[in-house]
Amino acid sequence: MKSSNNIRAFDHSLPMALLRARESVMKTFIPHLRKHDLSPQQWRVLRALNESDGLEMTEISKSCFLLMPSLTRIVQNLSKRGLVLRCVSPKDQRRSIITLSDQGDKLFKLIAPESEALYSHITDAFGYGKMELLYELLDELVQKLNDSKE
Amino acid sequence: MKSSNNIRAFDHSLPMALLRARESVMKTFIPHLRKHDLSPQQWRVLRALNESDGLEMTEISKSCFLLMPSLTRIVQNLSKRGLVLRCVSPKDQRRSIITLSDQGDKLFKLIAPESEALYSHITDAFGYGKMELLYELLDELVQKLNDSKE
DNA sequence: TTTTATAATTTAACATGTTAAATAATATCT
DNA sequence: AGATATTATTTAACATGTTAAATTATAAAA
Repeated sequence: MKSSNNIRAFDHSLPMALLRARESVMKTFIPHLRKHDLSPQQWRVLRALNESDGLEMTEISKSCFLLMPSLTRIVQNLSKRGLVLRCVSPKDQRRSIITLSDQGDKLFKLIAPESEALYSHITDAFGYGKMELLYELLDELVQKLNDSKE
Repeated sequence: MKSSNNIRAFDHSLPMALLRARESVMKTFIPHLRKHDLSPQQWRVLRALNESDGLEMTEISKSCFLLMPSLTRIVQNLSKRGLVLRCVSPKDQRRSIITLSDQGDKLFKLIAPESEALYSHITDAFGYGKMELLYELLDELVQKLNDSKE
């Protein structure tokens, strides 16, 4: 019997299948980002900031799936390198507001097109329809798991 | 326009969708494993060892998707706790062979059924057919990405 | 055989993941 | 207003991820 019939064989555990897929995809992007000394997490933060004009730490944390302690270190690093700016929120001094600096914006605009090209390559290799189907399945899985928890 | 039509919106990046799905699934297992003071990675190693009678570090590394430095630390930890045994390979003294100890085997047999039950719960919530489809898509994605690299 | 190359594993160094505790500012309650 | 609770964020401590370098043993080549 082939392992494909045994959905629960060790090499078909769901977390590992998701991990494996993610690693494969990341392998495409990581060398590209490394050229600019960016980790995938740092790039996620820059992307999130690019789509807004100022985000609080908690907002970034949620949209980038980063826990606050990781995000604290990442933003400190990006700030030290002059890629982002942080200022205290005037309405609530506990909050800080993070924005892309001019330099960060320039770097984003440099990297984004190459990044898009790599993504298109993946979509082409896999097929657009399958890509959409995969997104739907993943979203539905998350939703069902969250539902079944309440 | 809904974001579901824009496959490339920030909140629909493929690595993040895979990460999000993985986190959701893991959230089911982690509290269960933590009761036995096991991390997901440690559990992966125990599962791999359970399916064989002795594996070399490199073999575990591949089957568990753990890099060697991480695996070194994990096996050291499991060994210290008496859950695994390691001995030098008689054929090649660079290699070591890891096996489940009696205690490790006992722990595995204790955890495995609960783990299976949790997994069944996920399969039920998501649907068996969709689960199989998801596995197929993930495998195909990995395969296509590896192909397009050679 | 003795040098050289290759292979398995560990160590080192640092970024990130993760949980709990600490800090500081705002909100709520009496 | 003053005590208490809540919220946003950071710090601490340790496990894991990740790349490069070090170590040790085997294999290959001279």
